[in-house]
Amino acid sequence: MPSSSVAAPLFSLRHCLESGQFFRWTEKDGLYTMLRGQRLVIARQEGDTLRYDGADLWLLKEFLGLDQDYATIERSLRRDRRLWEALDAFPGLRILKQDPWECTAAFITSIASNIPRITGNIADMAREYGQVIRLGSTEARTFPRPDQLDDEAGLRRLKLGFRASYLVQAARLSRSGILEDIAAQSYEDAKETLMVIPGVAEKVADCVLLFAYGRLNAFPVDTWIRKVMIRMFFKGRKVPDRAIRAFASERWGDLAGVAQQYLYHWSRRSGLFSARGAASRPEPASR
DNA sequence: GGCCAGGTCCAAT
DNA sequence: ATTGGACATGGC
Repeated sequence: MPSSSVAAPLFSLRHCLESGQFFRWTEKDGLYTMLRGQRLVIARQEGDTLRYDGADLWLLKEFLGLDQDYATIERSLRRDRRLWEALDAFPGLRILKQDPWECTAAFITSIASNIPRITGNIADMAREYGQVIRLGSTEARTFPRPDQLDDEAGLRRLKLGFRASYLVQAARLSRSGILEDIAAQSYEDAKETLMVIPGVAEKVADCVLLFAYGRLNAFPVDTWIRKVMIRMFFKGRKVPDRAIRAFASERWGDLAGVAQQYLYHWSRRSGLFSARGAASRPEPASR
């Protein structure tokens, strides 16, 4: 049982992890094991308190968004009635703050893929190139640092497909320091910087800015968000992604990315799209 | 078995 | 400035 604890009001570890923003976790009997950067963290949520081990309090709070004022954030989003259903479906959903390099690599890996496969691809890379890390009796491997991921042939053997060359080029640019400039840049400049990386265009850049750099205004438009936004706000008419981003920015401003995460998770879970949607199937027992 | 997946890139309009 | 196809692989 984890030994430290912290108050976590308006927070749901489960919703945060199940909403497809982070791929380095497992769950067993309510105990979550997470790999963030070079750290292995375990946690269990009991109501409004979180019991944890493997990180200091400051790091844990930053990682899980516990240092953000989500009471205010959610009150602000709640002014939009069109968001109520999604907001009510997943109370305590927050944006995590991931390691920038890992997050960049993860969302390059995510291109034209799906969450089970992405999770497996990343686990494979960690097993093949990462370092062993232990916490108590738990052992895992960290995600490879950029210098450990310079192996396109190896990545193709791990079935990363066309993403392999993107990953090695991203690793090279990361080693040259490209990710270190971003924190100090404006959203627009940061996005432009990220898009220098092959395999990083608008969508992946917005994911990295939202999930690693705390830019809560970033609004990644993937196939799910495209569908739900077109249905909810564009009368079902096809529109360019650019128009969707502009609409989101106009409507939700600095919190567009948080709205995005609710809509993403809700649209996938509600079974809004396709009879094969998640809601029409029994919930998987675990992952 | 075919369609689609948390897209991106490049070439041809 | 927009649009179509290629890219690897596998989940469903």
